[in-house]
Amino acid sequence: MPAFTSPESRKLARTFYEQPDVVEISRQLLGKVLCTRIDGHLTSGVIVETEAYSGRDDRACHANNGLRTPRTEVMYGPGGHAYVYLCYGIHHLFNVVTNHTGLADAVLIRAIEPLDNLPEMKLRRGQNGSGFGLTNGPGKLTRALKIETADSGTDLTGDRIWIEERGIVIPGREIGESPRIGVEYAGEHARRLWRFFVRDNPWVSRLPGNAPAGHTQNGL
DNA sequence: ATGTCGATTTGCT
DNA sequence: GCAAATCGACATA
Repeated sequence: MPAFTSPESRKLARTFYEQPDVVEISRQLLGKVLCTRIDGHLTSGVIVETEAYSGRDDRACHANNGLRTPRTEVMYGPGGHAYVYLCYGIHHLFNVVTNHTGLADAVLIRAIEPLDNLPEMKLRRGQNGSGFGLTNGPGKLTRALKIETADSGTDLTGDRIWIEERGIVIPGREIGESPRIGVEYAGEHARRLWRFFVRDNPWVSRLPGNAPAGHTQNGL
């Protein structure tokens, strides 16, 4: 029987998310497909950029050293759930909760390459959603997929937000590493190479060298 | 109660 | 290149 024939068989299972090494999961998520079915629209994209955050010994993580708030509570639950939080009061950032209950790890999805239902994603992004700007950033992709803070806690083995294996393989040599973006306040922890991206993929949010993906990028 | 800051994006000078 | 937008969390009172 061929693999990946039905949506259910392609969907990542709880065991994937319960793996103990959040950095390794961040690498493995490259090439997987993030999907939502919201308001009757299926939209999706290939994950091309991720960042690892650990609840222990990581000052960049919202749940560092056991910090519990209403916002971070979901990270202490079982892996395979969404952690969505509001950044700068405006942007909804989507994370995948990993590890077992009590261990608050998460992977931030920073960029996707659009796959299913480009028209609907463009509609949701409006005038600013042209070219690679459609989904080349953590706040942009959530808007294209219509993921919001109200979705925090959503079970990723359900049928609203999930991640699929569609057989896309990213060879190790094509995976780039860098420090995480925008966490300079975390001191030495900010220097860890916990950001992973597909090399030479134009949908990645920032080019090597930390230059913001910008106005010169045209696509589609 | 008030002030500061952020895992960002957008628009304007 | 710079600043505004705007809310949750934290520090201070």
